[in-house]
Amino acid sequence: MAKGGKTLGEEALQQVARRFAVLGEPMRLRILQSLMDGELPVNSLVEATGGTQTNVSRHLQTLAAAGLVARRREGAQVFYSVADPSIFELCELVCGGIRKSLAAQAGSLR
Amino acid sequence: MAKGGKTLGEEALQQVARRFAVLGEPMRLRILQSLMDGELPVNSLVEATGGTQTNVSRHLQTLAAAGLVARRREGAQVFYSVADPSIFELCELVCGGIRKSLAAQAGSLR
DNA sequence: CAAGCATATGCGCATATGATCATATTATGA
DNA sequence: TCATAATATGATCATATGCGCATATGCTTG
Repeated sequence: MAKGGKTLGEEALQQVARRFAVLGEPMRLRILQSLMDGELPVNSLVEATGGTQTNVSRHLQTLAAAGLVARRREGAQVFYSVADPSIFELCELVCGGIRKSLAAQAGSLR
Repeated sequence: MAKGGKTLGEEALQQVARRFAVLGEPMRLRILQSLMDGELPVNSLVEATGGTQTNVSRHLQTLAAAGLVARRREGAQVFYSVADPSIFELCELVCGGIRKSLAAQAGSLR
């Protein structure tokens, strides 16, 4: 290992930032959320998210390029699924953090 | 609670996305990393990250607005510290996910 | 109050990113 | 092969974002 596990090298840091950035998009989160219960074809994702076909498709490319979702072709359809379950743990953690932030804010406003 | 804990409402989703987006910046991650061992004044962060004073200050505003860092004034200096320790758990998780993605990639390239 | 250090902010620039339209690609079936 | 459905992609536009310069603000000390 290059580092003991504490400090990130510049390269790793870029990758971590990239992954956070990919997750930092409402539409992409909506897509991932829709995929929580299992794989879905693009048209279902379009319907589930309320986005346009073009846009959903683009975001799926972004997610796939980042290794967050996997593609599976079945006939004319393409099914996408979450490739990295840690995504949901991340969301849980973030939610918890947000709750704490709000609480702290509320406290300081008192 | 509005939701059982599974699906996020639109509002919560925006907040989660926002938090991820704030973390999705290399310089901001560098700043947070520099703050891992405790609070630091801006000039130390400038030195530690290699950024300009202007830029570091700006990113600190962003981080503070998102509730990720806390401000403490001491004389002419302003000390910043990590306000939400879950940040580091997030980074750990992301690192793990990236390792897995890379491994999966390597496997599919074989 | 003046001078000086530490930090923040208005402004402008360059680039990145998300959204949409039209069109291309890929696969199925008559 | 032609028509059609499902998905992807090139081109374009509008906006967001990061960056740096200059300057403003806040605080301390003489």
